[in-house]
Amino acid sequence: MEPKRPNATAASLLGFLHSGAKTGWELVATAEHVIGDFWSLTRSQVYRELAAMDAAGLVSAGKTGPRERRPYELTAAGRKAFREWLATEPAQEQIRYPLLLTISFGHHLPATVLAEFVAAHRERHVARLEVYRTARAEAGDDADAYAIATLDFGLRYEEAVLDWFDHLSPTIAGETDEPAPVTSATQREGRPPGARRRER
Amino acid sequence: MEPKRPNATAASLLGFLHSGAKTGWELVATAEHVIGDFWSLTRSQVYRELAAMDAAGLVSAGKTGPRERRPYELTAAGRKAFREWLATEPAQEQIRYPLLLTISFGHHLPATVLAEFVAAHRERHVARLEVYRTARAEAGDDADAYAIATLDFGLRYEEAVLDWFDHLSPTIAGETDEPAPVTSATQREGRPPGARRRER
DNA sequence: ATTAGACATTCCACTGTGGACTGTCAAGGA
DNA sequence: TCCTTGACAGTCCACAGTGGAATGTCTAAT
Repeated sequence: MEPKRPNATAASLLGFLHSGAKTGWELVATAEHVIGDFWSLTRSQVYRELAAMDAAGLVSAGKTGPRERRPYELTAAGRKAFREWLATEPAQEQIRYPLLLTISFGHHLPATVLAEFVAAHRERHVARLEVYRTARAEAGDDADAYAIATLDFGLRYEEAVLDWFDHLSPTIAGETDEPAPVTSATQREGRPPGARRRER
Repeated sequence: MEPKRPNATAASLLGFLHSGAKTGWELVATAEHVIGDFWSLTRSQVYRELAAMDAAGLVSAGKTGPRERRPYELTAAGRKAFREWLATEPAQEQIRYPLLLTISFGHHLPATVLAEFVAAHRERHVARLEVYRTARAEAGDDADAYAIATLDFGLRYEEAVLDWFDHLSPTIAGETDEPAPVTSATQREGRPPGARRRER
């Protein structure tokens, strides 16, 4: 039961527990806020890892409070495991971009539909860039250098993506005269809408 | 057994099967080559999805040839399922970047170790950018607009990441006088770490 | 004839995702 | 006061994705 190195997600939880005991719920909130922009994790996962780390002695569960609330605190072994994980070479990043998949197969799709997808995604990136810009402005330059660095990554990424959108060929982005329909009528489930009868 | 919409990975396989029957092995190779830069998939997954789609009637397995080689071909139902999938709004992209996790917890780590990690990752991105640039140059402008678009995404992404690396605070990137402590395996490629001023 | 290496599939353990379900407590309105 | 709403808190499950081990086959070169 001793060894078993934590995975990156579990290790992050150990990291957050350095500032005191936390419940699974709190850890989810913290993680979403602090590393959520580049490291996704879910409730299910957090509770699963906490249970596993409890069994492995890396954390220890306190007694359950109101609403089944159960705080976990770091053990000495947990602290050690965290340091060891942190000192191992981080893996390559992973990107999975469904829109690029759709574009890849774009010749099977009516140009207008593809253009709508592209426009919708572009809008989301516009919004996200805005969020990053204000966050960055609020952070100033005197904030934690580590936090600034990760924020800057998000900023540059969104700028690059937006730049990419703005240089897409008209074949994909659609003809540029029209502002592109933002409220997309494209369904999410079921068959293509009967209304749209264009061929490619 | 009829419905069951394919997931994005399965649907991609259907997409590749439009150009004729292929084995799992060939599909892995094709996928890695064509969409591998923004959509990861593994052997295990491909064989699993093929078996499931065979059971669902979206593909049909041919007879096994030499070396257990088993080709699958698209059925009419598979072609239909592919079109339906393609016409659904693609989901948001997902990014998981372990290096940013390490940076987030950077205050728990000796600065020199962090700087090494950063330098190693930077080198990998330098190499990848180079790969994209030559691929892009070879593709020219007369190639398939859809392929160009996905390639351009990779290109802009790598440029942005590299730019980010080159603007990291010295707290994280290490002191810049010395070309950064490169631990073996990180050299190769056009510019050795000494040339890190501004360029590009 | 042997062997190295590419080809080809299967199986497994673990990790990650997202939704459904259950229940608890606090605050505000009827 | 009671009742509803919504935030809080955790469990469970099916499916998707990752990576490695194991197994075997065929070709080409020694």
